[in-house]
Amino acid sequence: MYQIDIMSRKPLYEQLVEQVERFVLRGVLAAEEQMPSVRGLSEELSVNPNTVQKAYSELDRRGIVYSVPGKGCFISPNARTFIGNRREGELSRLTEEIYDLALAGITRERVIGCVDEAYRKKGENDDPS
Amino acid sequence: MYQIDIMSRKPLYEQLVEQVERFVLRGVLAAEEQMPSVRGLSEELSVNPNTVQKAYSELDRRGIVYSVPGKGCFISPNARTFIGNRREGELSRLTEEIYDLALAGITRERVIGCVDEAYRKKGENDDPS
Amino acid sequence: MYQIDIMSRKPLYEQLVEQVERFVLRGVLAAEEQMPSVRGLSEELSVNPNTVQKAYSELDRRGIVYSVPGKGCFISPNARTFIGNRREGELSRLTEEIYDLALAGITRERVIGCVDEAYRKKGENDDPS
Amino acid sequence: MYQIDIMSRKPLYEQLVEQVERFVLRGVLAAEEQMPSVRGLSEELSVNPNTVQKAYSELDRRGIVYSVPGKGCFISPNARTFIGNRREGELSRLTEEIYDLALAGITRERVIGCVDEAYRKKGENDDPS
DNA sequence: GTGGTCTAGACCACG
DNA sequence: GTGGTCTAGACCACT
Repeated sequence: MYQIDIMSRKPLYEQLVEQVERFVLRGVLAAEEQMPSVRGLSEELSVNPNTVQKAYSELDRRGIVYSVPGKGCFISPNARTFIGNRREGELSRLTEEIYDLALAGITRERVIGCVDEAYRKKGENDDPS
Repeated sequence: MYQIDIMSRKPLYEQLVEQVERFVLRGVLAAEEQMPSVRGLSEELSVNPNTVQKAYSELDRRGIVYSVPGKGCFISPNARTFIGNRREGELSRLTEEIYDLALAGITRERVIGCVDEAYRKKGENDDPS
Repeated sequence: MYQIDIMSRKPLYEQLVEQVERFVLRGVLAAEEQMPSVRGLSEELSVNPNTVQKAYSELDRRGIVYSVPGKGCFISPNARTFIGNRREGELSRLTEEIYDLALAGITRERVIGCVDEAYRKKGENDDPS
Repeated sequence: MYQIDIMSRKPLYEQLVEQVERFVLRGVLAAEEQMPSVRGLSEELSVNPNTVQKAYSELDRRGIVYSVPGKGCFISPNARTFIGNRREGELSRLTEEIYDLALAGITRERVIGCVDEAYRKKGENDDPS
């Protein structure tokens, strides 16, 4: 289920964090669901257990999961909310990015095309939650 | 004119590269214009000459500037083209980003708002080139 | 195994890059094989770590190796392909070079001799890959 | 007649030297012919007079031209011979280059194709000398 | 331990 | 004066 790309420049633990966030947003991971164990996931991904641990710690810090010592790591009930808030703050960054594309000669129509494609894709996978 | 943020996680030389690309796109830097010297810019920014050098090398590699040893570093005639091509490839990445925002509950209207703001900003600074 | 000539006009890091490319072509370095560490190789060659780093960066840029921060530097699965493509583009340069030799009075037979010697040498080291 | 490429990595004076050698080989420059003055050529090429001077010095060192103080710079009677000798020594380097191409998967046929093209081009421009 | 970045300062060839 | 390379040694994030 989880997968990482060791060729990527992005840190492995960061890839894992983003992947978990996506799974939550897409409903693959539900509230209170138990995450795989650090050891188990580290073997599945062939990465160092420390790397998985670091990802879980970061997710904990963001309020997306909570760890119960001796029991495991679980998706927080407010996970979606926290991810949403975090994304909110990225809108200004998005504006800057699009501004750059505009200056590079990319037409407004093409950017809108990207927006439509993204929301179309979302519409397909939509389910009541 | 140039400025960098030493607190940023982003490498200094990378910040410089992006800044030059922006200046070219915005028409601040014209084709064949001479860039500041490696040593000069390094003093202006209070960074090591090697850092500026690294940025210039990368810009050279991307075809945005050309360096003439003993003379200086100049904006390439095709600079805008190369930056444009590079940006083209980023559209699919943009789609993915917007998809994430969509999943995070950001409405299509708000994203379109970002697009409009970006192109409005571009419209203001527009000049025939 | 690796060796460089500090007296050569050619930059040290460039010598290293070419040497690695040769080793890949000759099958000395296989896909997914781990390269020596930056520090290790710098000691072996008695050069500065930065110099080795620069060579590895260039090889990474060319797609011949991929660097995983914290793990090491590995030969890319497509290394041979990338080197091949790069070499393809050099055929026109080769023609110009031979043209010069022709004008300098070198007979066609002697040039063909070089070609034969090169392919003979290759035939000796040939192994299925 | 002369022209240089400031975008090239190759030093300007070296480009000039090679160009003169080629002109001699191709019969454009004949023995005892007078070369353009340093000042004149430097203006024609929009380069520093020092650069032209350096090229002439190198050509002198190689025995391809000889300078007569107060009169000018002339093509040496043995120019072709000296260039030829110099080219002789490059055959082993050529072999190595072709060996690399062979390892990169370039077929012998394609290399021979380059050789044929070079000698065909020479045949066209051939004149008794 | 790894790769990546940065500083400080040197030397070289070129113009 | 310029860009390009190199050394010496430091710090960081990641595994």
